Amino acid sequence: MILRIDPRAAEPLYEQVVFAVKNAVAKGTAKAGDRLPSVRELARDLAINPNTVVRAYELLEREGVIVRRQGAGCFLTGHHSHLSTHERRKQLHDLLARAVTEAFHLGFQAADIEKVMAACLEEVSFPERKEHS
Amino acid sequence: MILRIDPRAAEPLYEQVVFAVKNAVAKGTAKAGDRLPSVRELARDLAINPNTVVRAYELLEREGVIVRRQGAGCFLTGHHSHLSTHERRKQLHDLLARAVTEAFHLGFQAADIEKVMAACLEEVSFPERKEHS
Amino acid sequence: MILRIDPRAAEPLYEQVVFAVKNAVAKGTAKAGDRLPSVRELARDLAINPNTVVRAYELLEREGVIVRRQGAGCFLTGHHSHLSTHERRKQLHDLLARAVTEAFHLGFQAADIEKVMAACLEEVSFPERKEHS
Amino acid sequence: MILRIDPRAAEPLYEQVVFAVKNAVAKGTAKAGDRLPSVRELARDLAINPNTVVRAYELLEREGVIVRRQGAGCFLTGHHSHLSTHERRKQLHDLLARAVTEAFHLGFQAADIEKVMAACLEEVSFPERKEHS
DNA sequence: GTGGTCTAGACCACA
DNA sequence: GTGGTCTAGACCACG
Repeated sequence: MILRIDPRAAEPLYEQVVFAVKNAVAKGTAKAGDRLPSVRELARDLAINPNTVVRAYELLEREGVIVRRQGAGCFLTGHHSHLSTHERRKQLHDLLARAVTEAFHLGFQAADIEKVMAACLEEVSFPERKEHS
Repeated sequence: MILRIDPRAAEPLYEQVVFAVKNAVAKGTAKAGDRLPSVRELARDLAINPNTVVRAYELLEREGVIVRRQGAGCFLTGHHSHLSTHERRKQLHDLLARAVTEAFHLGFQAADIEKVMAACLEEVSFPERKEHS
Repeated sequence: MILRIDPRAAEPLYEQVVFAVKNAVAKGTAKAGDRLPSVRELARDLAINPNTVVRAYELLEREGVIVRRQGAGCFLTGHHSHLSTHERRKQLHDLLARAVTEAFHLGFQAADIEKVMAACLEEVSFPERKEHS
Repeated sequence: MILRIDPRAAEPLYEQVVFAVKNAVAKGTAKAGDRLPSVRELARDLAINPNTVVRAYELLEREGVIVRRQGAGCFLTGHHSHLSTHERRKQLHDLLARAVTEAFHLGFQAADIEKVMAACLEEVSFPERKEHS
């Protein structure tokens, strides 16, 4: 798994690492069971402080994206959020409502937004779902 | 204009104020030329420090959403981003790609996301656009 | 004399008025002896507070650009700064050094700056000077 | 990097700090990648409040002159303005036109201004540019 | 009355 | 150690 961060971005490094991992999963370039780089390895590769990686992994574990097995390393769980359906729907709405408001202030129309949104959805490999027929 | 913030949320107070204003504009409850509450007034209403409001207003001015006029007050400009088209498109894509990744990890499918997205778009009053025919 | 200000600009209104008058003199659209609009008249024309005009006129009088004659109005003196030669040279250098630094950060080269500078100098009607021959 | 401000000047302290940094870059005494003094350190050196330094650094970051990285410090980017070419040219003209008008009222002739301008341009280390030949 | 600047000092987040 | 956020309170500039 290759992760990239931008040390010059305003976003904290640990958040960038968290998102990079989540993104790799969503894009399908990493999947359940895959082992993440060790803390020291990733810190060296990204040229950042090991503590920053530790913090990112802690967050990922708390969200259920990875599990840390003592001595063996960190592994992707393939699980999704363990929150209640209600809470998940609320977060989804907040997430999208915020994105829409920001897009509005960037000067886009609903049609522009839907088009780009569709493109973004294409890039994600959603888990298969039982279909009728 | 009525603005609400949640002092217990992790998001900084000034960012909540910034978003609340942007949201009011997107929702159409406030429009170009409208005057915002004065710094002191809003600080009193939200029970936060005036300097926190000042900071939010500074950010909004920086983004071109409002203008601050000494002795007169703060006013909505009705402008959108002044960034280049290329930069705006990039930001839109980043914005939506991130939202999609987060939604993926919340356990939603593409169809769910598109449905909620459509609902969010409905709530925003986009400027009218010349149509052919 | 026609003066224009931009109420939406960040620069204080009274400074804009001061500069507009100075600019009219420099451009040659107003000359020594000309009478300025009355405070009330200008305030009405610019749609600003009369106190703001009063303040601008006070500043202009302090700098020696205008004289206020009780009951008659304000008149352009045609005089320049009454500061010492040394102080004037210092101010000129500061003025230009600052402009150059800002131009540098706008991404311009020395040649660009000199070219635009020459154009700006063309627009100003400097007083005639005794020439040799 | 040594920065100096004048606490008795009319110009706000934070603006003086902003200009001092820009000037150091223009003069070539500081270059891309250099780290600025920490907020606390500069505040102590200049005998001003740390918040005033924070404000100056925020402005510099907004203009793209520096990046601030939490826990790491503030660094010069070496970038110039990110505005559109058109906007940059407009700002350059305004900048110089204003300087010329002020110089006019200080009582200088075009020749004086050009001479001092040339001297100011000499003091700035413009980035090298590919020459033909 | 409005916003603009500055100080003083607290506590948190980050590397 | 760094920067980020927030509070409290002062005084000035502006309309």
